[in-house]
Amino acid sequence: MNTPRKAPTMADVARLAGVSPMTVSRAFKRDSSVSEATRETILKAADEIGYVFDATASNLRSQKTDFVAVTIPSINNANFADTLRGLSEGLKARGLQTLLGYTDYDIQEEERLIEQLLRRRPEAIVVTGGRHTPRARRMLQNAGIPVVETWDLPEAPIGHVVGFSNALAVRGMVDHFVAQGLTRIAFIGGDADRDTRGSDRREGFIAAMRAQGLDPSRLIAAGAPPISMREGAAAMGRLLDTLPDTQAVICVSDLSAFGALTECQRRGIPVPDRIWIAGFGDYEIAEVSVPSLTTINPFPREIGARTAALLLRVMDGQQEGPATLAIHPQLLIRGSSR
Amino acid sequence: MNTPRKAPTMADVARLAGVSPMTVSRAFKRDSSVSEATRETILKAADEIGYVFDATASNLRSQKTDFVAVTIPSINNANFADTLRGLSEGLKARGLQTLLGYTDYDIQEEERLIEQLLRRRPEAIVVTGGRHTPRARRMLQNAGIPVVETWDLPEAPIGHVVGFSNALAVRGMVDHFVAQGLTRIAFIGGDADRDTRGSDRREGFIAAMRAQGLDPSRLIAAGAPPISMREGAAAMGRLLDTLPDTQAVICVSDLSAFGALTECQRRGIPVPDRIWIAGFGDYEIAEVSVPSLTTINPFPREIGARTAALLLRVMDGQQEGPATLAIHPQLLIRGSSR
DNA sequence: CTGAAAGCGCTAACAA
DNA sequence: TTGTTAGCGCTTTCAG
Repeated sequence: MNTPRKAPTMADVARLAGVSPMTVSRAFKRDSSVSEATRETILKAADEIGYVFDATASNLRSQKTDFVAVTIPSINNANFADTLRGLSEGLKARGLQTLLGYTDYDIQEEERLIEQLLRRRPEAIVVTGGRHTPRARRMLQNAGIPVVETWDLPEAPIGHVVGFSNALAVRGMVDHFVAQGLTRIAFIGGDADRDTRGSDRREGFIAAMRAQGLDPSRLIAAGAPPISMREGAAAMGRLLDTLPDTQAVICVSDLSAFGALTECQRRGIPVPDRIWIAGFGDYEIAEVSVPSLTTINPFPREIGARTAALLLRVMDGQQEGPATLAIHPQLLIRGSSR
Repeated sequence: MNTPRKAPTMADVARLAGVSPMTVSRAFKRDSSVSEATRETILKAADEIGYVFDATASNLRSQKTDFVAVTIPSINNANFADTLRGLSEGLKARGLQTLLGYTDYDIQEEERLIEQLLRRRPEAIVVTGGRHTPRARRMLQNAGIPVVETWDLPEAPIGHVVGFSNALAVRGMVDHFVAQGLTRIAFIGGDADRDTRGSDRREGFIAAMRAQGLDPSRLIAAGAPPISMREGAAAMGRLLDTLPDTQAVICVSDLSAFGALTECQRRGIPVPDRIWIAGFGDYEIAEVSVPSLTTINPFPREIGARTAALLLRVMDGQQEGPATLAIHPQLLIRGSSR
């Protein structure tokens, strides 16, 4: 398992192939001008001595790392995972590798992470959300590389933006429920300051209810993010105990919405006959559960894909100035609300 | 957003602080011997000119990257995400950063990925599963760094192992069902060659049924991995159509098991009264769903945590020779099977 | 505790 | 198409 002797370098390959190190270097690039015969000899020689290209040296000399740094709140979340897939898929086509870190929904942790990531000299950085510590903002601004904020529409963007308004998305759901004649609507989640997107969604709920002239005070805290199915169930229990006349509940995510649904099932409360439930995110479970869950699809995969495409344009110099790409979340009315 | 002038280097910091670059270098290490006063001056100077430590140069000169490469089949899977969390948490304590890649459950893609990752000169590599292409095996063997295979107990390990036998875990479930008096037991999933763990689980099912003298032919294909809830539901539909007298079904994962459960709910087939359902993985949904799902907990988080601990021992030279750490999956009997 | 010299392995820049 | 020279920004090594 361990190779005792030193790893071979390009110089070793060059010697064996009877060429200069520079030619070996060229042979390992895609588009370089090396004769097919020479390239083959070189690659065979490299294979023979078990040469592995050393990116650390290449990075330093060329001042290019082919890294794109990415911070997401959690790896264990299908929405962010989808964004990451869309992003890394799009970047892979250009030989760019995502350098991932997760913040645990904590902007202090995000600050530490950004500092660590920037040391690796990424060629761009993609962060989730539009709220950061002052020092994190400063580091991003001074990094000298493209910055993209996602999953939000910040008022004062640092650079590029690919996202949507969490508040407005929830307003769409409230307005739909009100149009259906409901008035006693509750919201589960988004109580913790840490949960920036969750808080935005709750604020959006409150603003929308106020705009409709309705009571926005049916708010159930569900703890710090990530809010689990279990916490959704517990929150639903509290809602049913304290405000039993509630007609509909909007949950901060599909996971908590599903938990809420199961709590109703355990208590024998029919959904949607007695109460409507809505989630957020269009996770797979929202489509599969019985009943299926009304939700909002923020197109996580597209956020990633469009971010990748934007970055490629920026790196090609085809993008003048900072771009803000607005994603339009889609309301999906399903079995849990009709 | 873009810094036009070149990024400052240690030399710039040194000049401003009135010391040599070497002293700046020492000031940026934790344990280095620099007087507190000097260190403070240096860090202030660095902050002033917006200096960011350049890991690419450090990596090359010191021949250390503080990277640990990790391959997982998919980021969008709670089990692997948990392993990754346990792993990266454990490594972070020592300043090691995980360099992540995902294989899409494809060992060809894994081969490409391993090659890319090794170019970054990680100090160890952790792969999921024990089946690899011959070239991937060779690259891992010759990499000269610790290698850990996880989520499996390979017959011929490359280096270290932290995992369990997928086949034996499923056998435990089969034996439990048989002990409860069931004989007509089916298996959903694991048909595609690509799905190494899924195939192992199916083979384990077949072997266990044979050992019990029972018919192991109730096998429902569910497509290539990852097998979704939707595919689990479709497979359950086929099972109910073709083998309606089946008494219990073991699914390759909790996600497909939940899909199967919903299909029963849509058809009005009571679970567990008419048919038992079991999954694999102890995902959150298995505990929350109604009824809750009988499953097997393979302790994904522990796999990651123990892998991290093992790697730290190896790097400290406290581990002689390759280790195999066996994880013992736990049978969880829940509402879907009683 | 601090500094000077050298070089990690590759590639930009220039030359042939 | 191929080669030569120099140097990316840090840290090892050795010296004080």
